[in-house]
Amino acid sequence: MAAKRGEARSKRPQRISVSPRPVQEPRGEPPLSLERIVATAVELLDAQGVDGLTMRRLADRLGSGAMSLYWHVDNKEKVFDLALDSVLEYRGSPQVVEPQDWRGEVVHMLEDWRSSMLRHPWSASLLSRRALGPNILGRLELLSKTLSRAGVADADLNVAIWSLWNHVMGATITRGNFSLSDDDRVAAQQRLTTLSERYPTIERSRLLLDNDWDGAFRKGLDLLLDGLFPRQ
Amino acid sequence: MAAKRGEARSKRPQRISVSPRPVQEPRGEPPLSLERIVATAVELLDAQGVDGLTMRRLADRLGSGAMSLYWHVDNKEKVFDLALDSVLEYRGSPQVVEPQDWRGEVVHMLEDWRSSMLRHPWSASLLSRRALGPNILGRLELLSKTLSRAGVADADLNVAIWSLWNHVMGATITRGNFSLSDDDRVAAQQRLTTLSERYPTIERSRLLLDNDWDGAFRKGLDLLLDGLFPRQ
DNA sequence: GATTGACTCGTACGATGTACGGTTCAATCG
DNA sequence: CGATTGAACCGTACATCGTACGAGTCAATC
Repeated sequence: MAAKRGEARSKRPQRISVSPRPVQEPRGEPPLSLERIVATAVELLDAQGVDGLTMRRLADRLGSGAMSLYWHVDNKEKVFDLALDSVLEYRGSPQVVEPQDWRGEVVHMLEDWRSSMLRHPWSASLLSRRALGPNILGRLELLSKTLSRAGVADADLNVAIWSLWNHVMGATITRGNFSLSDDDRVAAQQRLTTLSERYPTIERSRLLLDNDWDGAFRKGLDLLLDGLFPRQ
Repeated sequence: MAAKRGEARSKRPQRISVSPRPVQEPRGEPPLSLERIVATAVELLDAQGVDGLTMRRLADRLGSGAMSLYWHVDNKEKVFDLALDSVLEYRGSPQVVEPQDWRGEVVHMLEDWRSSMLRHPWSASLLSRRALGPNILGRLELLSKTLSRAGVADADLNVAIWSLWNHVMGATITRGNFSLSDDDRVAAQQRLTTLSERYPTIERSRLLLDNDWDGAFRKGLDLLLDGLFPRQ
């Protein structure tokens, strides 16, 4: 397991940026940079979704030619990786939390993780296909460390982490996948009534119409954490 | 929430298949049919992955022209939907299980679900992006019914189902995403050692190298089920 | 014999990722 | 100072993709 693909270095050596005068800019566009490319890619993904991100469109937004991007980035997949990881940065929990409150720390980080992904609906399904970037690894490291300090035995640590990971990923992917637009909502409604004879139980429980995603996430999370620490 | 996209009818009206003589076949290929198209799409996906499925390649394998597919199928997305759902069929648990063994039933279905997806590594990440087909809905219905009969209150039912769903989806996506080829494994190894200073805890627990996916899945599942039924 | 409709396919179009070979300009060096 | 270098950028070109369109081919029917 672990991340895919090697670490083929991009052609761009190091970001030095000493020259105050950019090379060429017909209208006051700032020069290209990895940071600008990634930030704009996130904008584009937010606006148009995964299929909406094309190298040409990205370049247009940046006021540059399509091929200029390839100076800064190896290929389109790298753009995805960078955009994804940039969205998953974690600044840590506020200092309000006491150092002993491991449970608050875990819950805070996981809910922040989830809400970060929900703010960028393309991110969850991307994360399931791409390599693990530094920010995700950082979150896993923090999670690991916190649980370990809280007393989870090393033998149980991986199971605990993966179960929590699964919960976050599954919940976010599902949530992001369903109920995107109002049109979908209408279509779902009439489709459900059409199928109500074939799936009576999930119709009755209104499984697909239940809107309390946040509550379900939190309850499931508590369920897992309770299971990890029977006495608390 | 619920499935996306309307139900635009394909041009093909009903499968009648009375003519014993096919229209045209230079070499003994059987005639096109939705079933053959879907089965071949699954083969192609298994062999080449999601990006490996193109309409032209699919047609080649079927010994037909690319555009002939569009008589049977609206567009490529439908091919994905059909291939995905065909892989998720559930024939039910063997009758060995006693009717009262709800827990065995649930575990059996979920493990079958997971192993079906692992047999077709493209399926998990696809399921997270596509609509819910009849076979997935059937599984959810079965799950819902079983849990309800086992005594889960209606108020807790959706949380229970989504938590189990998250577990299956998260675990399968993660598993399918990591450690695909031996090359990746090697790359992961050296990458991990490179990063061992930055992520000491997950390095120590060998989180990304732990290979006991089946055990982790089963343990996490037990954890959830125990949480659902404190006394058992 | 004419008509219909199920089914197939070749051609064509617009879009995509990106290889390749320029061009431009700032910094460096003789 | 002029020549050289290398970072940054971009236009063109190509292979490949999904699929619109219209024309073909048969079997069954009228």
